[in-house]
Amino acid sequence: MRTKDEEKQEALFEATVRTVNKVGFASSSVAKIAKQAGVSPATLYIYYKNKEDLLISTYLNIKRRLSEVACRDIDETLPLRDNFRQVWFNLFWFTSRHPDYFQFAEQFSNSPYNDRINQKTVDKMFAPVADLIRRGIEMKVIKNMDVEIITAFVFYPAIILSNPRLCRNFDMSEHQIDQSFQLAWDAIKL
Amino acid sequence: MRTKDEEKQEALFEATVRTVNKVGFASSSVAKIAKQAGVSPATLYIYYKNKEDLLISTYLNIKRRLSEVACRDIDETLPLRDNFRQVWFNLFWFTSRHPDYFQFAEQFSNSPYNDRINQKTVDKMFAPVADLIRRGIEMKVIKNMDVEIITAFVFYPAIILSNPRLCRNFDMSEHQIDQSFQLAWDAIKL
Amino acid sequence: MRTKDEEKQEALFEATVRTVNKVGFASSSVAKIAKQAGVSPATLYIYYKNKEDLLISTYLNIKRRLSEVACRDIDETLPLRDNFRQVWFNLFWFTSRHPDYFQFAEQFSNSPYNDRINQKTVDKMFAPVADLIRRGIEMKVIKNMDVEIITAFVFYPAIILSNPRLCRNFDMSEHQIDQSFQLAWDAIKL
Amino acid sequence: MRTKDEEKQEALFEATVRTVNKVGFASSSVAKIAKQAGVSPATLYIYYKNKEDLLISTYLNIKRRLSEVACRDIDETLPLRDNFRQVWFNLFWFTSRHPDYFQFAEQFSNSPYNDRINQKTVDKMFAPVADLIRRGIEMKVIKNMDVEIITAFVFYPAIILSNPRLCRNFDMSEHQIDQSFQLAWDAIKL
DNA sequence: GATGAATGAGTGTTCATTCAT
DNA sequence: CATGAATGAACACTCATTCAT
Repeated sequence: MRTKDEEKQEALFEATVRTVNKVGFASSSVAKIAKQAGVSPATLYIYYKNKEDLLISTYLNIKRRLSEVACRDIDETLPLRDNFRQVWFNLFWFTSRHPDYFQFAEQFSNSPYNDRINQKTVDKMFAPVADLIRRGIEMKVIKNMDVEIITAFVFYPAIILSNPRLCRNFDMSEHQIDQSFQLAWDAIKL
Repeated sequence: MRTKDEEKQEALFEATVRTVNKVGFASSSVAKIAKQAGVSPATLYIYYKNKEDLLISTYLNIKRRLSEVACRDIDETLPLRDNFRQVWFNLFWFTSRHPDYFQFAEQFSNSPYNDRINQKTVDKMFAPVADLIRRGIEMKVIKNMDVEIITAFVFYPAIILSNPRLCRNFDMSEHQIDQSFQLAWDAIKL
Repeated sequence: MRTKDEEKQEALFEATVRTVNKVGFASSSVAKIAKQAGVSPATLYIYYKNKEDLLISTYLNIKRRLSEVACRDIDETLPLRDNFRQVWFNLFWFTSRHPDYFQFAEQFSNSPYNDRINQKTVDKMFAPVADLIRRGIEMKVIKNMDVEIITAFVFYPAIILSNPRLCRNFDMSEHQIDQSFQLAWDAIKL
Repeated sequence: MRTKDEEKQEALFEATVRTVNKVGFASSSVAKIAKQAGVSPATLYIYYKNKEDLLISTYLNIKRRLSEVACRDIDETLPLRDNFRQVWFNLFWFTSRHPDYFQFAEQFSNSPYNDRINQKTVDKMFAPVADLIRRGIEMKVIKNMDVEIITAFVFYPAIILSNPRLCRNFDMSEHQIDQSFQLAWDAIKL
């Protein structure tokens, strides 16, 4: 009954994200999540050690999906700017389409649960992006600054602009998105 | 009768921020906050209608303080870049010194409570900054883009860079901060 | 400042009855009653020792008013039946006009507070009615039964019929009321 | 999984009645009732949606038991008076033996919870008694008056006389009970 | 593997009462 | 005399988690 297992695991993942988005981190009880997933609260404890485990797993799962999408179609043979553009758009579209994922991650990373995360695990997921930045610096295409600073100016804005909670009543046109990337690039290019 | 204690109000404000930072938004109970403030939970209800009122008031209080600091020393007689620089540094230093304020605001704005605040009230606080941006666009000093986009590229990074939780193990030197503002400016300048 | 005192005392009496009727015995807090009376909770404790004292006093006050009305116009020179009729109508009209008083008394007398009442005090208030019954028995006009039994068959029904909560959707016409007294009289007359 | 315990449901019913009788409707907290039933307060919420549900269910349960006993041994082949006598004695004995049930019902029906019960449901329980009255009127054996009036003069006194709180220090002999029914019958008979 | 029953500890909130003014 | 501030205890209810089936 391997199939059933994975179905339930996925159902629990989706239920966790959905519940947190619906009622907030504070009001997301195990009972509500289990109900949303269509299983008993007791069943949840077969798949996860406890609530913390559930939340952390959900967070890492989202981060993994985000990183997979972000790094998609990086092509070292193309000009560096094109690669940055690719990652930037990947991020923008993913967070646009999954505001629930983003909102969950945001609530999680501003909670004390975040301290339980092995930061290196997350960093490894985004290694291709860090490599991209490092390469850009070496090739003197972008400014020589810390990876975290570059990230703050290039990729964070993409996430913020795609978050309807932070940028309400605000629907970006294709052209605006293009322009926005130009700002990001202007910030870091040499 | 005893008079309402200004000190207690302030103590409750500080206790709310501190508690949310210590145990997270989700685990911040009225009891914990009251204990942190050194008053009875019942006393809290003399100063605030309920928990929601406490959290919203605390959030708006932080936003107000942040906006007051941010807009400090804006001087229309100076070049526009200097004014941007001033605001940028104001924000950076304020969030550096009050990472707890920032973290509270971040958790709040990613919670469902955020839907209960009047966005216009907050926008009004930051009107001088919006004016600055509008003036820059009119004077063709910065790119003609939506205020929210400009903000995302200039001021959000300042906040992120000063947040030790997001940028851990990372202490910015004076020079790095200066350079960071340069990135912000490069992003938006024409 | 004697006038003010009595005004407040009366206000507290009315507020107690009104509050109990509005939100029920269980939810009638000192704070709500004080607010309804337009005074501070602390003020209430100047006039009454504590909540129990307030409730008991209110109950006895109602009973006193009820007994005063009930015994009004008893006239020993008239035939006994006329006197019974008088008392019966007095009760019916009083409880009709003050369903709030009745409901308060009913809630009170079915609560453990009732054990704190000195029954003799109440009995004394209704002594004229008891006398009436005793006289009727002596004169062999009504059946020779215990005062409490007579009361249960004559006066209790009057109270019940006038209680809109027990007899809902039920508005008695003058004629029905007259007929009802006839039933009461038929029950006890010899 | 464990199965829902019939015993616990009954224990909660009894505990509710007993607690209300001991400390009064107003002071009957969920915690006290649960303790009396020997379960955790949390367990109570498995069997009842909330406190209101518990109290309403308990009330309807009592009303159902009362109606079942009241209507026992009604026999249409017997003279009407015998049937009235049967119901009257049924009520008297039931409320004599279960003064706690009666007192609960009385407190409940004078509380705001009473507005939440469907009166028709209760009326249906006592339909046989209403039928009896209607038949008596048709057969011109008893006076032609509203069912509620008849009830007030016949059955309410039975309940009141059996209530030790209202008729204290008062133990009715068999003969007195018989006589009392005679009063009830005299009130309504043609 | 899967479940709903069960619970001690906790939730936000209100209580009756006292106290300083 | 009169008050609103202050509170420990209690309120109804939900929590994360375990257990028997």
